[in-house]
Amino acid sequence: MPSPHSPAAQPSLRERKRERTRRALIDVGAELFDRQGYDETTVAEIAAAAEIGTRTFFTYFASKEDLLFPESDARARTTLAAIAERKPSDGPVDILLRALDAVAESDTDMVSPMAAVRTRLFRTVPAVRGKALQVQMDAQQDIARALSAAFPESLDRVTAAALAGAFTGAVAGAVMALLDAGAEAGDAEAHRALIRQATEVALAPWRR
Amino acid sequence: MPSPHSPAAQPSLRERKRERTRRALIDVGAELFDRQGYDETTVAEIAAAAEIGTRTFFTYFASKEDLLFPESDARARTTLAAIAERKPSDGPVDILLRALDAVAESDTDMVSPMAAVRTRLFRTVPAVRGKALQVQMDAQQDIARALSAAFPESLDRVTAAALAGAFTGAVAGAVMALLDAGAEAGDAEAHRALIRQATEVALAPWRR
DNA sequence: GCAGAAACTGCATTCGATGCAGGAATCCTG
DNA sequence: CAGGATTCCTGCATCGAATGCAGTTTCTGC
Repeated sequence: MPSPHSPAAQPSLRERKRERTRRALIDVGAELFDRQGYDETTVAEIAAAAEIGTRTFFTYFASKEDLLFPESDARARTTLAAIAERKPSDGPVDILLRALDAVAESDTDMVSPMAAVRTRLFRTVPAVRGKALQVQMDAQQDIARALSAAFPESLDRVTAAALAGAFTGAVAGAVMALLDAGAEAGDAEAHRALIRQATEVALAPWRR
Repeated sequence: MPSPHSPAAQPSLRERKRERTRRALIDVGAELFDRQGYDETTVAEIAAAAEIGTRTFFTYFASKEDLLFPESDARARTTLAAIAERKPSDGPVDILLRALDAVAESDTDMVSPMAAVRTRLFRTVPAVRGKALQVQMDAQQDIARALSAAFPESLDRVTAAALAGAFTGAVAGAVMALLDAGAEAGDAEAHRALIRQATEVALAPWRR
């Protein structure tokens, strides 16, 4: 308990507590999914392990799947930032490729204990794959809107959506191919290069 | 399985009957989803309307969502056919363009009464979106594999996957944007027009 | 027709998810 | 530091999707 004199207005007790249980749920969930598998782990188990009632789990996460994506908008935010910071000479494709590098680097995502588990489950559990693709689709729509706003005269809404779809589709395809080829977390740097190059090739026609 | 000499060695009674109930399930499902919405329609209702037991539904479709995609592999088959029938002068891009045009034009997939309903539900029902994205991803992987096999020295697996992902992602993004812009997918005709328009916009950069 | 295979069905059960209502913890104001 | 208002936690009941099981019905090949 911090002293009452601390100058920085910190989040209330309530908020801190809530944040703590939220983290506990994520950690305990990752642990259980990893040990027993996704389908073999019930929400009741996770809740019990985090010492809350089963019913309460759903006030933290809307569904069991949502527990797998605690920071679902991180990628989209990074991409939107890349759009915001564009140089005048950059075309849409330049921005997207820069965003791809940024996402790969600032992988705030990978520090989450859930991220590694998620990657493994993605290949084998349909529900996880479905949710991941939905998260991606949501991000894609945000990106499309921002792109269209950034290039009003060259990218109408539909074209921007097509470009955003081509981009995320290309990246997703490349990642899937790597995973499928039995790529382990081994050489992340080489994978990054491969993805980057494949995406560049796939999007080449969009550079006008 | 039919013997080579019988003129129209027809499927057995059993198979015909089964096919009939299968169609009934699809038709009745499309009807109910359309009238009441997806979440508001229970499997029990659909089964009752098709005059089978609730339990039996699951011997026809593995899940409620699967009812929405009765010919999920049609797209992939069309594309694979385009790869098989390629002319020597065709590059990967030519093949993909031809294939997606074929899909957009007339496809067993598009005549299904379920197709228009599905496209409408795609926007609003997360479960439908998730399943649709998975189906697309599966098709994409098949296509990437075939493409890479057809151009062994110029297309590695990852690049082929990125290319396939870019094409399908672009079309999917365009469809989404058109729907958001108020495009209707009411009947089969409107639906086909929608797909055609999306394909046109999304694939423009690769043409010419 | 008949024996065997395949399909249909109801029943019970599991799990995810939601509405509801009582009670507990926290917050805010005087 | 009270005391009421607000928010949160929880158990209970309920619904729907999905699966295993076992008994019956329907079809097939001979």
